[in-house]
Amino acid sequence: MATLGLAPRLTAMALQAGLDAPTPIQSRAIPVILDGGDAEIIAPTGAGKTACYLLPLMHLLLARRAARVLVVAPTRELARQIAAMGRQLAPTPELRPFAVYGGAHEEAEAPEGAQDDTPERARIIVGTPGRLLDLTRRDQIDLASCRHVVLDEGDRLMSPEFRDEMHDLLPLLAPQRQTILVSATLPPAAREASRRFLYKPQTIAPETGKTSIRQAIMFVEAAQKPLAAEAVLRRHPDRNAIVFVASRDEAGALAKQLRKRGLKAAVLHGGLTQPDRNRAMQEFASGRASVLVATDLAARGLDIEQVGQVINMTPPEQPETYVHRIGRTGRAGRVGWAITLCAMNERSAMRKIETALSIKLTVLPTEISTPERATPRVEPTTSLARKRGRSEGGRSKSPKTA
DNA sequence: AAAAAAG
Repeated sequence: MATLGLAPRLTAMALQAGLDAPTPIQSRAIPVILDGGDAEIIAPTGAGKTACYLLPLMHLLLARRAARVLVVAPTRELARQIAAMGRQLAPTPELRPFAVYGGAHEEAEAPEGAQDDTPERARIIVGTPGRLLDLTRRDQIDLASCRHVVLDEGDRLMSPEFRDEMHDLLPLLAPQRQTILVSATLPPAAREASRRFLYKPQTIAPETGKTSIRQAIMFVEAAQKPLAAEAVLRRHPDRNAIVFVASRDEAGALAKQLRKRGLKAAVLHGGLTQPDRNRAMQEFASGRASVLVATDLAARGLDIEQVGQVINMTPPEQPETYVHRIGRTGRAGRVGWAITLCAMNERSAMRKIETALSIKLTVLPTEISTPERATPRVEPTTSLARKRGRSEGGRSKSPKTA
């Protein structure tokens, strides 16, 4: 960290926060950001992207007393997390980030650690698009002095759902500014959409080393998936898990079912009030809940250290979504596990993912918790190294193709 | 198709 050109007080803060040796992306990106030009930073999940832009931008803010930084994120949870890391790294109080996101009115009391500073004093603002625009329109925040902007999960922010808001938001910033796009994925359409916001960006995309995420699929028909998820969870009680579902309703229903069978499950989706969302995050991060049942709200960016495994109840349609979901485990080089439950009619989505990622997933034998008792049935094998096709269908009835 | 994001 000390050789990258950062102010000594920043490397000291980094060290204090447990960041000593820089990750490859940090070594590559920090000097480029310090240089002041636009950048496109593409690095795997859990590789330390947040610090890789926060540290050099803080350095630039120390050198230029009038400038400010805006970090945009696609979810409230991610905005909170980035702001929290910013607080850890800030060498002076005025560099402590101010978090801006919706749902704050739902707070029963002042949210811990969030929105606890004044936007006038803060020189780093971290927020979600809607709330940033809202505050701007009500003159409660002035983005014109933001000479640096980070589009975290930039491909997501460039997607059609955020397009209008981003097109309204970005022109409000200083016209002469540094724009940094960050993500683990940048499909061509998103890169194209980002073009008008980036001026001759330098692309920083280090060779992706071997992933520390062990991936597998299990063929299970839809009706048996909850019991299969339970079996996977019980087989590794030491691994806290995020279980991804396709809808808010499914999240609630699955969490309820798992709880009924004795598992400590919290639920997280965008239909909950912000206090409930915060509570779910807190319960899971503290370990009071060992399972987090979530929609794709939780797919991107969230860095919860003790996530040992990710379960996809259904293969996601977009390969990018798969990459981000499984990236909630195996952070910072730790080993993580990702298991996707796949019904016969979902095999094409699975193939699409395998093709996009140039991987061939290991097939696990189908395993179902017994419906009457919450006891796992454990296969005699412990190996993930089974050959594909060996146990397709498993002991479930052979599902018909749709 | 569903997810999130303003109130």
